[in-house]
Amino acid sequence: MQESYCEKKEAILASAMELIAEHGFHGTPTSMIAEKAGVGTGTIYRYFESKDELIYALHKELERKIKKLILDRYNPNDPLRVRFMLLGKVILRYFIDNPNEFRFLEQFVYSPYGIACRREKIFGNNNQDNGNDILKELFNEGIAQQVIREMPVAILHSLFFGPIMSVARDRILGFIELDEAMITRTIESCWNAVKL
Amino acid sequence: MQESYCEKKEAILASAMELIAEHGFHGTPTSMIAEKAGVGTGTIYRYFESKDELIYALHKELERKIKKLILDRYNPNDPLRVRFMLLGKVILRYFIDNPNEFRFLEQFVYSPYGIACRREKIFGNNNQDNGNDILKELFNEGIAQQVIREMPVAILHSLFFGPIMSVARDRILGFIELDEAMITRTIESCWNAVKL
Amino acid sequence: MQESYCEKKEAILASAMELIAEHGFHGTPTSMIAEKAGVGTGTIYRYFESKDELIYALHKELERKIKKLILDRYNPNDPLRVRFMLLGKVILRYFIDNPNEFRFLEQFVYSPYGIACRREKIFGNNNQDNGNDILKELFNEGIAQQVIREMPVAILHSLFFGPIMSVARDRILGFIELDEAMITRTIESCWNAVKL
Amino acid sequence: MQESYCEKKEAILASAMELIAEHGFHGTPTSMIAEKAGVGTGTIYRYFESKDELIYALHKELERKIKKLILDRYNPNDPLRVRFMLLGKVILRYFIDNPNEFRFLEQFVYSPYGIACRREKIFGNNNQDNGNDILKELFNEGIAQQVIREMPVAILHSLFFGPIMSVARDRILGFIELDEAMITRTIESCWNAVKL
DNA sequence: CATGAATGAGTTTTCATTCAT
DNA sequence: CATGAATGAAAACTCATTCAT
Repeated sequence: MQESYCEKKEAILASAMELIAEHGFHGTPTSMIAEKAGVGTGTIYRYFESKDELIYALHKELERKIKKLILDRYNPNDPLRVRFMLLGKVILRYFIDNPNEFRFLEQFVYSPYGIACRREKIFGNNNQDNGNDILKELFNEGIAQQVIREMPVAILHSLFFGPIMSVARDRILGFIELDEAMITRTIESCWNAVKL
Repeated sequence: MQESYCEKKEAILASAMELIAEHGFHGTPTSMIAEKAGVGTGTIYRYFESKDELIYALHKELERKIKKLILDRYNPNDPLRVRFMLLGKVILRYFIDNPNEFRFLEQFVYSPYGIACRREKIFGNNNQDNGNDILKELFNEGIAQQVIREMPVAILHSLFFGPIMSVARDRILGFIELDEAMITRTIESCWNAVKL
Repeated sequence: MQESYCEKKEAILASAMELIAEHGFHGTPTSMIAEKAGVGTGTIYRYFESKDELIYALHKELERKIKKLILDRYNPNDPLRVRFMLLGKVILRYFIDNPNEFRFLEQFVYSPYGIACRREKIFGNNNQDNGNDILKELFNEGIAQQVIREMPVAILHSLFFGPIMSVARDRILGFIELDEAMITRTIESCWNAVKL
Repeated sequence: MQESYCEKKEAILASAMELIAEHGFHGTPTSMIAEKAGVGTGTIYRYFESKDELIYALHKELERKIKKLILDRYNPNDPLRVRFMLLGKVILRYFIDNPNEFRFLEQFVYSPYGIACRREKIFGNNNQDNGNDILKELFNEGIAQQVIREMPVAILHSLFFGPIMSVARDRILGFIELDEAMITRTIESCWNAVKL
């Protein structure tokens, strides 16, 4: 692994994540990030070309984590429904337990950053994106097995994950309570949306 | 002449909507809004106390429109499923046909503006918010009729509208195609998520 | 009197005086003056070339009033000391009774406006300035009678009126009390500064 | 290096003093101060929270200097009259030699800044203000010795310093000449105003 | 490598002044 | 004459980025 672990870089990423989650991109000057990270302002620019690059790095890192989460829990031997239920629960749980990462992701996705990023991922020559590939396969497998409705994968994705994001949001902002049973029922509903 | 229709104010609102949809709140200086609207920069401040107030006004206007849309289509004599299907389709169609408004709304909702606004609406003494009340009643009616799963209204809301927003987004950004049949199938899926 | 009395002009002058006394030159937009005067903003420019001209007019008006005050009370048959005492008391009393005019005058005198104005008056071809002439005569008469110290009139002026302005200020801002007896004693002191 | 002497901060203060003396607070944009100081506009805000804070700092600095001046010359063993004469002369001389500081002070004192400042000093819990305390003591001592008229200290202050400021002003604006002998005679007159 | 003082382009906002009605 | 909507130049202030140390 040539990306030698660097304490300062990690500190910058962690500070940025926390601060942006709370104050937003434009409410978080680089000086604030540097201060919280305990480094000089200039130091940020040794590790990232620009503030934008830092934000993209943050997103990439987060995406990597979530993909890992998916891959870790993905057991191809489980029945499809079980795999979906597990996936949904794991992701919802992850966001509830990591509200800063959720708040960051949300802000990223719906900002010009996220649009550009998403566009790149879909229309760019997406060489390897094995996290999404898993999801894609999962949906396709479900369609082939006639367990999931035959619809474009992107729509199935929205049907299954749209509510999860929305519920996570309400939970994190304190608008709803959410015990284990209710999480299960919620993911069940998501499944009902895509199943045949 | 009630509400003294004001050409310049309308032009400012329209320009702001369009530009913010594309460039985001912070990528849209007031000078840019003024220029596109064909007015002087100072003119904005004759109609809005500040840039923030302009943004809130934009949101309020949009909310009003959407509520009207809901109320117009809401026929209490239709069966529940029909009402939901209609509602989902109307909203999805509206966003597809008004992509700037959708892009604006999305950015608003996930920004500090939107969070404050939502919090106010939920925890504030929400005097009369008859657009949401309709939705709330709709869900409660469904639960009472044992047609909809017995879950907190906020979660049902997420289950039904989460995917709609997500699909609208993909459509507007050009990531998916969406003909009338697919819209119907998508809303059906949303219904499946909440139905018993 | 060709300067035909004009209600609106008077209203503008009165409003400006009051507002500037309280908020200062730069804390008083023309729109505020117009509103208080009950006229349109544009109307100000029918009577005054610019905001600066309005301010100069205000000062001129005030100076005229004070000169009148002096001339009214000036009885050449009184002994010099009596004339001075009366003058001092009348002026101090005027400022105490008209705090807005005092606050305006003070701000004017010590601002770039006042400097320019004063310079003009001293070095310009001061055709007729009979208010100051009276004062000048008064001091010269005192010197001639060997009742007043032989010093440049400007210095005598400072010695006599400097304390009066300073005391008026403290009184108006509420820093000191000032009954009739104390006023008399104060003016006596001013006299002591200039008398032989 | 105590107080870490900072070249740029000094340059900003000096430029601000000079420019405000000439053009007034509102005639001196921060950009002008920065340019004259040979720094970027942003640099001002590294050293001062706001333009207002810069102005307060300027005043504080000046007050400190003047207090030092007073304390340096104050010899409690001199007869009272001598002490007063010396004080008056020193202060008048200082203003004549530092016209920018005088012009600044004058504008400050008669502006909302100065009023607030003065009010604070009089009514606030003035912990230690040993410059003014010296003056206060001086007047009280004079009263006790029956050398100075028994009047409120604030009024005595006006009687003694009012003319000094007024004369300094006339001198600085070039309205009068003022040689050493005339300075002495002027301060004598100030003394005559307060002496018994 | 790391720093943080310095920068100045860019942002929001104000307000004296104009001019079509 | 009177108006007040419209203007845009100018102001205070911020902050991503650089670079000398």
